[in-house]
Amino acid sequence: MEYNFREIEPRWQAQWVKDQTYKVEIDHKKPKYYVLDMFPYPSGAGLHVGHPLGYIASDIFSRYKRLCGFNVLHPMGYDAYGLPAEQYAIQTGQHPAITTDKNIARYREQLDRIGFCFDWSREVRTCDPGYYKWTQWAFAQMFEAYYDNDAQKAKPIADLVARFEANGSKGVNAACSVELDFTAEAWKAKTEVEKQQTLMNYRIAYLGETMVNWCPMLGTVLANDEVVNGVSERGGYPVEQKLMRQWCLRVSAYAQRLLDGLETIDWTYALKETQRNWIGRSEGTEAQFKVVPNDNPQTLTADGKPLEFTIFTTRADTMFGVTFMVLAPESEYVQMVTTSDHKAEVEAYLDKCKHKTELERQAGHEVTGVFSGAYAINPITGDEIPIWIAEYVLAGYGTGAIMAVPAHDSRDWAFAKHFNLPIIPLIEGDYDLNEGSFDAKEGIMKNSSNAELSLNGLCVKDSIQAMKEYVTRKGLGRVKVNYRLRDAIFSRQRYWGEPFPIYYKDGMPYVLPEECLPLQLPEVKNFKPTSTGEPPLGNAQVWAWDEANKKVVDKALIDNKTVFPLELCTMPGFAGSSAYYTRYTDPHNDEALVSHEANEYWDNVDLYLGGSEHATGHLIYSRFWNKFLKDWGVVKSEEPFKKLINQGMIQGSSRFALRLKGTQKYVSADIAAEYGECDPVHVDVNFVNGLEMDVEKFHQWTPEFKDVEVICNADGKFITTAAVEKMSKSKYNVVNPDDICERYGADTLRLYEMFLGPIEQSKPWDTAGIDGAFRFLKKFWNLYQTPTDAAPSADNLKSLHKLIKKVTGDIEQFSYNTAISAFMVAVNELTQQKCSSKAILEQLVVLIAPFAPHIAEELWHQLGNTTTVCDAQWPKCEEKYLVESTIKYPVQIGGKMRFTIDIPADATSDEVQAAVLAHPDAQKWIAGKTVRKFIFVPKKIVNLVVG
RNA sequence: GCGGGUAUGCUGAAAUUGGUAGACAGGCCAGACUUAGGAUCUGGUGUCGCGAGGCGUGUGGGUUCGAGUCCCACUACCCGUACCA
Repeated sequence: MEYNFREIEPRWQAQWVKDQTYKVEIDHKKPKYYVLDMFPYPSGAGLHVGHPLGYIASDIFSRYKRLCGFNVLHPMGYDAYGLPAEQYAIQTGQHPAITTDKNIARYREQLDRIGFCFDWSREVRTCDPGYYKWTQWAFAQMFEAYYDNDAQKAKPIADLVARFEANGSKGVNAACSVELDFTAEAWKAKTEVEKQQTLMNYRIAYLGETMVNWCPMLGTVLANDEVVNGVSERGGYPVEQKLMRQWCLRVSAYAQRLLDGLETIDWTYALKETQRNWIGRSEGTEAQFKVVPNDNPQTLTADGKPLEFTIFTTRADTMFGVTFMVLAPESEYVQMVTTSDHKAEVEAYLDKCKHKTELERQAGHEVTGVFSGAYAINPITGDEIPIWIAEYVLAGYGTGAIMAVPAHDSRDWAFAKHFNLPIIPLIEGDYDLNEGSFDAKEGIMKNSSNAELSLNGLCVKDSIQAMKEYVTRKGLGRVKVNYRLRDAIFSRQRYWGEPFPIYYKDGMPYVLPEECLPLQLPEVKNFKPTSTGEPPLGNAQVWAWDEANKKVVDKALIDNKTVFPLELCTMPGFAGSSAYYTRYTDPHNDEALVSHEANEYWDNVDLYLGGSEHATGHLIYSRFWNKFLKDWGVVKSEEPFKKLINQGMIQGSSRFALRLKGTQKYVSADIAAEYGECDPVHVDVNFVNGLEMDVEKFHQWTPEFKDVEVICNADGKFITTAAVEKMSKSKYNVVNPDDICERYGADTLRLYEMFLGPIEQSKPWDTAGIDGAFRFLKKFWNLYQTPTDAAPSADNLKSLHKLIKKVTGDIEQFSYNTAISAFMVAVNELTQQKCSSKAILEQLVVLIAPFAPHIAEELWHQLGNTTTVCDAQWPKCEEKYLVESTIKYPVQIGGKMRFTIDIPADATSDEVQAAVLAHPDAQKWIAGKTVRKFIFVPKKIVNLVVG
């Protein structure tokens, strides 16, 4: 019988569906194991061969774990909200839900052909109201929460209200936007709106007036991780800074926990390092600088004292070298210190900064700034130093103000040079301040003393410590930890996303009652912003909240007494993907995001597979979201993903036909030099075999190429050139998994993708190599054609158990490429041995089942089994079959391998030495020399040192 | 700048973690069977040399009986990040 994958694969796929082979339920008799793939955004282009790489890898591990007796959860779903469907809707009027459904259907069809063991009964879609009910719910919980820094935990906002009622802000150590100080009486005296405004300062989901990345072309704000190189990640449009009132999530409250959690999870060093940098913890000092009163009345406070502002520095040791101060253009202090005679100049500068796009800001790095006319007093030296305003100081980090130490900070140095400000060296050493600053955090201090403190002679590290103590003691400042991590901006001015369950009363947001969720996305006639510049939801007619009747009503009814306007923004892409892993564990629960029972059993993800591009987006947001849910008592684990593997990208291997410059003639690459200069033109890889192009198909490809002249080489072949590029439609290098399944079968596709190399590594796709995997499966199949009950030979057992050992170890390490080559070796050996023993074959088929499930299931049944191979038992390696009676030792003489010799495994060192020296080849190399040393490493090697 | 990663035949890669470099595949070459099909099977294939043998894992040093693997210095490429005080 021939290996007929075209018949076998669909038959078993249908059978698995019929038998619900991959459906899992809580089963307390078995240990759980949760394998998750990052769910895809269903794009219109469908899957190419790169997409399933991670899915195949996780599928193998899932099947392996199941064979080892685990109850394996392996779900799949869709990150279905997203910009492309909405952009398409704007262009064509096609509702994004329709596009999305169509794309999902296509994805599903493609995924189904590859034979994954997904439990589709647990599928989720982020755009499904039954799903986004819980995205909205989680947001509502965050709205009703604040972060208690002392407890390091989110708590109900009601607790905070109680504390305000009792003691005002005294004793409250909560994450907030601005430090507030008020008494219980002051709190009680506040109006409802004022109270709401105050609480907004503490809520984990809050409305904040913040600088955002505004993308005019997309008509929406973007998160930092959605802006790449100063332009939008989607579409590559310009992005500018704009102050807007936006929903934000107080991710920064969790900065320390996000950092600490990294120690407890099994992720790659590189990925953890990326997150550490993104969180950007830095320990430093905050210090107060007094402003010298000038003609700006705000330089004096209400009680007549000089205005002070706070700076943050990690180099407290350099305070003696501060020669000027710098404020960020957005700093509130700019208006408070600027003198009247500098006002015009300052205003002009601020205006210039404001209109710079993110791209211009990043590209330039030119030194710009303006003097405010004001001076501050260095608290350590008492010197008056000028206050400047410059865009190199960022409003969002630290306090938006710095003390400049030009001698030891390259940015301050560049600024000082440009504006001719003094530079005072503070560290001994061999450096030239005319050339640049000395930034290293090392060396011995000088020029650093006042009447009470001298750092001179101390090293940098000790000086920082000494200055911290001094500043704290003198009440000049405090030790402070700063994080680079910012709060996540959570509003998008778009249609295709989760609506916020929020309505506005007296301008303040209120959450819809929990029982009213989900708040369904309304229908709109137009997906563009409204004529008044409102987000697309402004086009919805039925979009107002009737508080009394608890329902969505026509916005014509808004009276701001019982009917109120609903929020017009929607949530960003990461909203729906932040807790999907936990929803899979209880996907149909209408009462809760996840039941305690389901969370207790399935817990968090044991193995997570996905691309490294999510390092600073999804993987931070989900960790944050999960920590919040843990504080809220919804889930039990602090971290969502225990182990994470980043699969590499499959790159495209593009092909180019060479076109003679300025003509429509195409010439084979090997003879192109004879014809003159050529331009490479992308041609579709699907009609190029290796480098040889099918000329006929080229002509048929598009009308453009129908009648062009093609010059072949002497053999009548047309040779193309090749290059590795990203796999994309525009480069005509996309290879579709359906085509591979059609030609070779899903098992071959799976095997080949894994055989290509280590999963984490990126590599170009080359269809040419797939024949090897296909041939292997045919050889594998042939082994099973005449199974017998014959007892296995020692060689059979050795080949099998060697394989069991290798494959088991390799799967545990996700080294699938080496596991597959071990299969190839074993099958070659067993074929050579003419092995037909069922005892061997039955175990062999279980071993390959995770990799090639269809052929395994077929052969498993052909061997007479009636239940699925998925529930077989993973074979155990018996060492007794592997023991060798003799070992082939390589013999090195003078450090070089000269020959091998067979020696009994139990030979003693002396016996080995005698045997080696007696060997004729040894004599050849030793002749005329003396053996100075004899090295024998049992089971490894023999080495003779001669001289 | 900073952080991370990679570098081995014509190609994808392997090397039990300090022990025969190139397993396993693809490609190519030769042959067999087929009366030319992108089928199957066998053998060969790092490089120089007729040969014995020499050389060979990005470069240069070092440690070791022995280095792709460890240490030091450097180069190239890829990814992330970007005035974070």
